[in-house]
Amino acid sequence: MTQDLFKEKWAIYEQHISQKGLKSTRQRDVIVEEFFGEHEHLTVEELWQRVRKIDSKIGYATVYRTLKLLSESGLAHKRQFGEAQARFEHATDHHHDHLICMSCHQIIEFENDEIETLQERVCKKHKFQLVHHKMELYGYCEKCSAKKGRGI
Amino acid sequence: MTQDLFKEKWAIYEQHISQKGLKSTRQRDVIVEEFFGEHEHLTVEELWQRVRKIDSKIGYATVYRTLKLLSESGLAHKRQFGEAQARFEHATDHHHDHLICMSCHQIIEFENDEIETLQERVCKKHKFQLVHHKMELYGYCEKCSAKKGRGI
DNA sequence: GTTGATGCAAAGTATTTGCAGAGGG
DNA sequence: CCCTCTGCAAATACTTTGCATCAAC
Repeated sequence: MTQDLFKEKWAIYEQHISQKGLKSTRQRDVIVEEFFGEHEHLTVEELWQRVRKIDSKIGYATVYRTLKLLSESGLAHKRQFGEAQARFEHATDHHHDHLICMSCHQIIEFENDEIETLQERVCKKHKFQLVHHKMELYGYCEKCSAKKGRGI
Repeated sequence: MTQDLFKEKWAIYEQHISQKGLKSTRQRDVIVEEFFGEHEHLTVEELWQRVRKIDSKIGYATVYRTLKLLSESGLAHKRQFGEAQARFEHATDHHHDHLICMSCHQIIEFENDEIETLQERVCKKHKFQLVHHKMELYGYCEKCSAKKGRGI
């Protein structure tokens, strides 16, 4: 993520904090910075492992609470990709869907307007009022396909 | 479901049972019959409530174990529709996706080949080997839309 | 100094499992 | 009879919450 985008997100986060009369704390700053700094889809566990390296005293519950806060301020989205644990992704201004590698758990984001149009058509046909949707394609990414092909 | 389809599914279930050297029991028969008999997407809790009315001694764990059995024999599919509890649907010979009413939890199944084709194209573009996918459209069904419109 | 935040441990959910006794084949 | 199944309760996995203490503002 660019420095500008980082600052913009940080500003939204601080605005949300002050708007709600909440406090900025050392722990929150570490967690939010680490979350923004990575362009990945982290689980709570993974994020906790990372922040612990910066401040080993940060508790599991604080990571949960901070991610909830980020979700509420619209900066993070909770996702369930068929695993037991939820993953959190950075909010983006554009809607996107996901390719999920069943081997290395890499997540690739993609957009496809044609599919979106067809989805709307399906809803119309069923007189269904669409609010949001979820499309997840599960399989093997290029790297993992190759590994499997070589019998690894 | 038609009587023929019911018998066909029952036959697959019995075949799976005997193939694996498993036993047919009173409890399993009640659970499987109740599951096949409803064309819904039930949670374990909901199915348990139904079978309890037939045999109040049937335990929660047995329902879980029987649904696992049905999943293994390919007669049921476990689904997570954004709720905490999983729902189980009848296996069908055709792939389909879902419209999920956020108000009444009704689930409408639909098929759309055009979308499937586009999905494959997305995967090709990312050199991704597709295994399966999940597309869920969340919103309000015709009935619930109308209710909301009238302010109910 | 208030009031919200933290860390811990305990509680909460959904699901799975160990085990002793029951019951199919 | 043997071996699987059942019901119960305990265990598990992830997440949330209560509470005493701590730290922002």
